[in-house]
Amino acid sequence: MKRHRPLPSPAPSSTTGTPKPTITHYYSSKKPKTPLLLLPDLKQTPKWIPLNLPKSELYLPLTFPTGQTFRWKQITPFQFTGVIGPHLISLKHSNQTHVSYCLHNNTSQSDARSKLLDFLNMAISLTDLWSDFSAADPRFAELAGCLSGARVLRQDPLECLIQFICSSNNNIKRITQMVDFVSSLGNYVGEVEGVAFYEFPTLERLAEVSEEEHRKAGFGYRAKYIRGTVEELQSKPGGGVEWLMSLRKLDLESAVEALTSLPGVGPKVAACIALFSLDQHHAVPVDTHVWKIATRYLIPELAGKKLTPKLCSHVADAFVERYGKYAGWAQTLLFIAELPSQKALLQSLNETVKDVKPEKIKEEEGS
DNA sequence: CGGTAACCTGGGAT
DNA sequence: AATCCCAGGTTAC
Repeated sequence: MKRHRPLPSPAPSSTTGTPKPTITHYYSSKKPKTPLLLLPDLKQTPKWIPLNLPKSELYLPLTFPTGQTFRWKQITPFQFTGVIGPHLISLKHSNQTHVSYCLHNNTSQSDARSKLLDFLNMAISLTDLWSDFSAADPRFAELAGCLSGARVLRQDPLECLIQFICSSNNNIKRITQMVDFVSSLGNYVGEVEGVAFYEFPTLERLAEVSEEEHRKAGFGYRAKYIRGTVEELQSKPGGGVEWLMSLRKLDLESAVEALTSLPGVGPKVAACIALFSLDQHHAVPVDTHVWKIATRYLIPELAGKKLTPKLCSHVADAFVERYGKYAGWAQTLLFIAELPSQKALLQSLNETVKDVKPEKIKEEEGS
């Protein structure tokens, strides 16, 4: 049996002060506490403002830590903090139900609120969508009952692009490190519970970072992708940011074609950017998880095959055929249900009900 | 055009 | 201990 995890004391970091341990899920209060006696009420007690949303419209733990963004930090199980434009914002569930937000820095309240609602894609009713998906697919209905409130965000295209270039053939932990590095190039906007937050850097700022610096920061071969993409964007006549934003007005195929012209952006990454930032609601990012889902339920005849770029579009088509023009939103839930963390939960939920109806459990044997 | 081998890096399995 | 394999893929032969 393996040795237990070392005690919570900091690892014997060798020489110079290595960066602090990688961020995991929670930021427990190991940080130097502010001296209690010295803080009167003057310290900004955050003002929580209700959003009046049921958790069926927005459930934070199924929206933020699920791979759409690596910029938001989980402060407690039910509070997430991140930056939208210049605004440092926290979101939390009170009573584990309704959602409230607070603004930590001294920016315009009204602008923060409107940008937040936009970021949360609140113009779209998740419950309406899911009722359609459930009608089209009883299996979706079953999952939806357990995992409600998994919403697709509407992120800034540049932020989204850079994040997903980092994500390719990579794991969550390192993606987060890399995104943290890029973020730290932007303007500092404040800290919450010991975690520093930054605006996302501008294209100009990104252009100041060499491939070599990114390599040293641990980007591996993605360093040249970042560099190349930033340069490519800067060469766009009307400006790179404007060019990216203009993709929101194109159809999905054209948007994907434009995106994949950038180095480090293939079909999967392009679909992520399209869905998570460009209003392409039927974009379906096909990765290994989605491939498994698809070959199990949607196109079983392809089970066992290896996932090739060609098959990616086939899978995406199958999703659209089944779920319609918001197929990307359906995919999001199905994807989340595949995550190990959620699977464990679903499993335990299932077992309490299992005894009642054995049904047929044969099907997959395989190999 | 479709199929394959490198590609940075770190952790876990063999 | 040395390798292999894999992780929300893309690129170049």
